[in-house]
Amino acid sequence: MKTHQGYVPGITVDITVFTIKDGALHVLLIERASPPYKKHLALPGGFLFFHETAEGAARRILKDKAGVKNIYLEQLYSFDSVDRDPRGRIISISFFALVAEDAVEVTEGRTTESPRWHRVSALSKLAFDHARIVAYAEKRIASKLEYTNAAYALLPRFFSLGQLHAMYEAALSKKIDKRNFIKKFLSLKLIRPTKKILSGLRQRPARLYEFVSRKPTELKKFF
Amino acid sequence: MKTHQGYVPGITVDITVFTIKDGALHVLLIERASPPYKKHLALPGGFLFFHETAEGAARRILKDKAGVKNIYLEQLYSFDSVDRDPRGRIISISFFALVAEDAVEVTEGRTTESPRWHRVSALSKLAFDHARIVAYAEKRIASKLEYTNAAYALLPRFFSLGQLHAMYEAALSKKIDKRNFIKKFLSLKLIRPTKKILSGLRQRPARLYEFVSRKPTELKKFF
DNA sequence: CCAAAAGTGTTGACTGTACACCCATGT
DNA sequence: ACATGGGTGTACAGTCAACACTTTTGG
Repeated sequence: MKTHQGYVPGITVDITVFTIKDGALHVLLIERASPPYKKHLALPGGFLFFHETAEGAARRILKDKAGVKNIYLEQLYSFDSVDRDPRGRIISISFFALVAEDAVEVTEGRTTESPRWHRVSALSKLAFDHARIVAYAEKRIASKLEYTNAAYALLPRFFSLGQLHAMYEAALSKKIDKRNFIKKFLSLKLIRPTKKILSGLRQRPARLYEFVSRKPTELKKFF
Repeated sequence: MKTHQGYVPGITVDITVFTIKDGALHVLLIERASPPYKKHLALPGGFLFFHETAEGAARRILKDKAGVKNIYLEQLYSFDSVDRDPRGRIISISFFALVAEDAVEVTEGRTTESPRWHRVSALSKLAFDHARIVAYAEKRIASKLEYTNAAYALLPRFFSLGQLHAMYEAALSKKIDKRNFIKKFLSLKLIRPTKKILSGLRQRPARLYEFVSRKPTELKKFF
């Protein structure tokens, strides 16, 4: 096989990164500094190098733009409408990612193109077909939380059952009965109690739990 | 946007077409006439034109190579290992398809490259990373049959409950209790009885059913 | 003592699963 | 008459859903 340099033409990678912040689902967006769609909000993304996979490119882009660590990342869908990019025929291999809020270095400085969190329920117009991509990713988050242990990526290493519960309510945008939820979740054996106790708040201290495994794992059935 | 002619470089489309035949899951494969992987079995596929979407290319290829009609088709995954194709950096946008056996014109003539059905449980080595693609598609068939009405694509327009049951057992490769299966399936209201009766066999005649809708539909829960 | 979240069980409804026999027809 | 798949019901077990009060701490 021949060796190449530079970028693969005609293919980009775009990543929809979700987190839970202030009790609501947020997505990471940049503001485009150059045309097309200058000043529009867009998903972080870019072209891929000849020597890297699409997932590799996604991880590189997230690391460079946002210093992300401990991310849950998987391929989402390839968007390929003929006219989705005014520059020509460009196909986007999109990715779906979950992170804890504090795993992203959101530089609040005025660097344009620096990523920031945006509430999914109140997005302005996005560049390209990125609104469609985000909508597609939103559909996936529920199934990931319901059929896998992906929740570990949205939470700190140690967390209380209350945090876990609040996170599910925010991500699925619905009320969930706390007793039933905790009963069900504990029966799955995905998490275990630790000896840590979170105190210092003006309330009863909470026992902290951790995920038994912080690797992607599929379940038969969840809840 | 500029107009282009010819093929998009660096991207192919490959389709995993499944059917149920002789009580077992089969996949449609061609024998490659030219290198690389000459004489190996491979998924039907090809490059896409500048003016068509990947799904459009998939439908065109299936129509040209196998005269397929009434197909259930959806994007599966994009395979992008750096070394998956000896000709260079070529990414495959793969598709997943379900058809009734008789919806494909399998020309039994000796034309090489003409598609034929192969039992999934006994595949020989495939070209490229097509074995991985087929394995990935196999994982999807169960969820499609369990969470959507995709079964319509694997059956003739009118079918007996016995055929439906046998088809599910073949596709999921497991025994399913017939009474429970039928009870559950009927409760979903996806199918309705017709006035047609299948007789002429040396057995009790069967009432024929049809799908209420033959468009892809998602269900909350299936079975 | 007050505010705030932690923590904890029971009951009734529903759903899934296991299981076996008679029926209608063609040969 | 027999071989073949068609067609049907019940009982038990397990899971889901609804529901509210007491506890522990910090201020």
